Amino acid sequence: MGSTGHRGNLITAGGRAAKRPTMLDVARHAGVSLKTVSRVINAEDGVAPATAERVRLASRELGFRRNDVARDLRTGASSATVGFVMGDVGNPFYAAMHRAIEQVADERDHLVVTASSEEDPTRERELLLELCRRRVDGLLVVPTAADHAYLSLEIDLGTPVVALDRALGAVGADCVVPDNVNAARAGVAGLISAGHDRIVALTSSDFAALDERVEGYRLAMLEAGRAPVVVDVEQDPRAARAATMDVVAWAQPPTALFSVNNRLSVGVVGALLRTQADVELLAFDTFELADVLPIELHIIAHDPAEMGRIGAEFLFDRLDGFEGEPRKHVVSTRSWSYTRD
Amino acid sequence: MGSTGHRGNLITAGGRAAKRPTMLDVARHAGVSLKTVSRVINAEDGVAPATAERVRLASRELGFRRNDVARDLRTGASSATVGFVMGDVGNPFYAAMHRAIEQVADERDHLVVTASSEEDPTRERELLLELCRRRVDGLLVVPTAADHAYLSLEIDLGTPVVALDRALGAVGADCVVPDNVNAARAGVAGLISAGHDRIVALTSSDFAALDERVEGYRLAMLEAGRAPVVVDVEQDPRAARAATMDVVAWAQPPTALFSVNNRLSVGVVGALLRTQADVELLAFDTFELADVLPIELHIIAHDPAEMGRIGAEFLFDRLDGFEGEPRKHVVSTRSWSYTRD
DNA sequence: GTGAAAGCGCTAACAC
DNA sequence: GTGTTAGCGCTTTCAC
Repeated sequence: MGSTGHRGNLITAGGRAAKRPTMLDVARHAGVSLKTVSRVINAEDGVAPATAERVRLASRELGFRRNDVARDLRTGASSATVGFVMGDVGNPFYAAMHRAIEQVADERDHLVVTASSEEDPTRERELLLELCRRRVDGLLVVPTAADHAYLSLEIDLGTPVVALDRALGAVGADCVVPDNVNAARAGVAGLISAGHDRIVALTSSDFAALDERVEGYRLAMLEAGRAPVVVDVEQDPRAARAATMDVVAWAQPPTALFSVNNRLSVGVVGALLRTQADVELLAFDTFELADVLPIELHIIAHDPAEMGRIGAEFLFDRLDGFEGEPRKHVVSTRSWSYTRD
Repeated sequence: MGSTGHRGNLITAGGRAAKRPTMLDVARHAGVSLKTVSRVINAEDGVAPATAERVRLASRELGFRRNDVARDLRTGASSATVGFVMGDVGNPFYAAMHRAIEQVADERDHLVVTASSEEDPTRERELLLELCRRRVDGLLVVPTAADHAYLSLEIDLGTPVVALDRALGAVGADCVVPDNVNAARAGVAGLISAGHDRIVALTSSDFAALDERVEGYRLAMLEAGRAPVVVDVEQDPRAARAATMDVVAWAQPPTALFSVNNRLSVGVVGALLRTQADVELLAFDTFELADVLPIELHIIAHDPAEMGRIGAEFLFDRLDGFEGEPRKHVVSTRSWSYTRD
């Protein structure tokens, strides 16, 4: 034990570094005071060129890297990070959101630290609070929990919070949300006026956003004097696929399916392509390859990137000192169709 | 200006919080010393129950949240974060990797801070160095730059680095990479022995991983006495789609296409579905809906999640004190086919 | 030009 | 049981 570490690259030492050198180490190495090192590292002037050069050399020799954590503590500067908590980074929908957030954050020289809540309210809460203890400047969250009262405190304490994709109840947070009810309602109404008799909705209940979409479906059906039929499954492509297989095999199969989000849609598409069933699909959210599938496909989409971007902008407005009432932005949904050609 | 802020929830104040309270604030509020507060907050014992209760009350009233940044500085504890720099978080391939990293990090109570290099070596370097200044415990990177010599220093300074998807040149970093050359070679050889005459490769050159896959293609073709034909496009689905449109319209169109990654494959699929061309596709990497498309599809896949998981485990091994020579893990590739029915 | 001392918010090592 | 002092790595203030 001792010198078996990967070969050192430091000029000073042959072995591995015990700890990162501090300004004091550099100062001693250069034979100057701590403060002089600080001046050189931060490019302040008032240091003789020769001294500065000596310091730079020492810094390079020791491999000095300023500790920005300590710096921020002393200056009272922010950590220049924002937290982003959503359901699952692995989901392309959230990944797109993440990307947009990152772009806005990057313009303001902020890094983003992400965490997946796995749709678990307890976990969500812990993550959010941990991010506060780490003193992120602000929080972006795709809320899972029903009760976010604990966030009010953090907001009052100076950590702004922006909710994405869903609002945050009574908490005074900005939010950016799609108009789920109306978008779904209009989409379904469109199917009905195109002559569809039987339209079945596929959802995972207990997710507020999805419930709203189902509500839009219900409204459209009732307005047209039709009976809503809702199939409830796990929020998982495989479950959606199995359910779709079932549904298309009914004695009176639907003429169209309404799938409330992209995870479910992927499963539905799988089933439809396999069974060759003559069923059209109305899908909330897009997914890869939607444009090239050989099925009648109607899409209602709200852009996760747009939500991320606007949400991040809301957040930075607060960080810039904006103190108005909580704002709510409803992102536009677009809808379009792909026909079998 | 003044009291227009969102309604305060603090018991103490009516307006907005100027700054987050410190332990000293709590101490004064409770009429005890700083250290007593520290004991209570950290659940150390040796505090009279009554005193502890007073402190807890004061803490709650002021909305105290321990500043873990300051705490870590004092204790010398790590920041309990790891950095992850890849091409683009919005790309599902990286998102899957991110997810796996997050899971491993979470088991070790670490958060992950992500940043997209946008395949720009300069940006990549800046991000990596910034993460070091912020004192992340370790770095995971999908390398873009050719020269990462600067990372040797960080590694020697105690910040381990693990490269994902590509190795890191002369830098003494662990890495986990797919066996690009052999996997591609075997895939193409399979096509040849299945009777394919003309196989064209579609790639974006100058990405090392992709070049290796093309190299595998070349080898397989040459071994079979066939002339390699490589089409080089921007790494973008649209570009791939346009190129594919072109290729299938050749006087002697290929009988199969080899697409070297998922971004390109998505474009190729778009073109193939539209043109109804009778061309099989060999694709490196999977993509959503691959399993249900009505085309002859052969997949060579290395799992981004597996790479992320193993990479993160490598990283935590180092953080746990492992000091062996840099390790290289070659992830297995699997291959399978989907036929038209 | 340069440096000594104090302090950011917290904890470690002692005292009382 | 509780408080005091020092100090993590840095910047700020002010003296020389």
